[in-house]
Amino acid sequence: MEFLSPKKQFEIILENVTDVVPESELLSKLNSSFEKKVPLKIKAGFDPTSSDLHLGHSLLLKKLKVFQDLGHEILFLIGDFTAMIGDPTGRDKTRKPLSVEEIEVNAATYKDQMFKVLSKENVKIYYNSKWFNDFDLKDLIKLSSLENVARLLERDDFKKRYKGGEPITVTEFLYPILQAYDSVVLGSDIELGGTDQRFNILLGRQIQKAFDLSEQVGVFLPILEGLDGKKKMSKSLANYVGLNDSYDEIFGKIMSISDELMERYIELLFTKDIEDFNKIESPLEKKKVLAEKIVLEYHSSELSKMARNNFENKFSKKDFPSDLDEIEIRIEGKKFLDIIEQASGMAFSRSELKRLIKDGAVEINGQKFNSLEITPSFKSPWEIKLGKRNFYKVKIL
RNA sequence: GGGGAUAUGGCAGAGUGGACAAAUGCAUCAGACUGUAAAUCUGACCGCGCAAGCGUACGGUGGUUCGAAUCCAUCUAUCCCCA
Repeated sequence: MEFLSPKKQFEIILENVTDVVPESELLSKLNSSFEKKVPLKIKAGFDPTSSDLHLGHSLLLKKLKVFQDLGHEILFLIGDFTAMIGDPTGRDKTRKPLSVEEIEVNAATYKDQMFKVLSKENVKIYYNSKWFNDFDLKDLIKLSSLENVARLLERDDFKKRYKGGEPITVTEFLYPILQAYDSVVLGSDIELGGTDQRFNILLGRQIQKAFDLSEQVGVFLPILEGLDGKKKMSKSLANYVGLNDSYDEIFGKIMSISDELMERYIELLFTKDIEDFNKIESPLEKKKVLAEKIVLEYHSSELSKMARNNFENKFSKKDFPSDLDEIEIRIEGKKFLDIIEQASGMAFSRSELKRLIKDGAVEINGQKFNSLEITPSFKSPWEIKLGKRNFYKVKIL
């Protein structure tokens, strides 16, 4: 494996990174790796607290890919043990602990998703239950003596909770320490994480030092805002674009963000293409291109075109999606409400549907229809539009 | 170990015997407007019913009462204070 010059590597790594602590050490690590022809060990940890990786994680994955392309070794750490505690970072409340089963299910889905961004070479996957499962009390006590509570309490999230009288469990105090110990076991040279991981990652240095190991360099990436543009992207806030989302979903979700947020996404997700994006004048077109590019990354170019097409048909031309399955419904003796209920596949309660109908949110073959009682007499098939996003094609029997 | 406080709709948070399916804000959904959006305005926002209405619901259970989210008892959970 031919390495690029350390200086060049350094520059590439620094792109779109919020902070590197300490920078000088990064350079010296790159230097010695170059001289000895030994790849660096790059650690990134993921808590399997949800089954979906999303665009927020993709920032991290993309950066890992950069390291991978530079010839370094990726240590993909699945924190299946620590997930039982839950990372307290940024939390104003204690997390609910996950069951072992939930964690296993989530962890299993991570691999597929990570390889949507990473290539398979130079990646090692670790589960920290491997070493923590038979960690005994003595080990733990020894380990926890390496950090003190006063310092932990200085952390912003803990400080807030402490002052506000919110509970902080001892296990939460343990979390950063265990994460740091992962770095000891892995012997990582660099740990990658969001800026919110600063404390945890830097604690890794401290603990590694206590174990007489070389200290890892922290590389911090920006946090991606969720679709609402305010809070960070996360599954529990339901403001995320999942790497496993369908092409239509991804496209639709991206199109629904504000123009302002679009710029942010472009900046963070497509740093290299900013120039190209800026050539596009119409914000609408810009957003579509962004959506296409994201779909392309997780699906294919055909599907990204398809997604765009579907979207344009739905919203701009108000046509129907072409790939809709036709549902057959026998309408005699049925109220309109019943028909809609059946067409929508019971996805809404009858009250909800009634509201939608009353609100004038239902169109059949391009015409509004807002009577609950009457059975409409449109020609079959009916192309039913329910609200903004729901389309059904119904063959009338 | 002792004492105190709280528990309301997705969230936050009013209500403290009837007028409460429960103010208000946020979130969500729809309509208008538009460039997909955002902003704005309007409406909706437990279920069933065209509707009048009915059923469930204010942590759980049991009571008092013609009537309880509201009072009492008890259980559970959470928080605070003292030791």
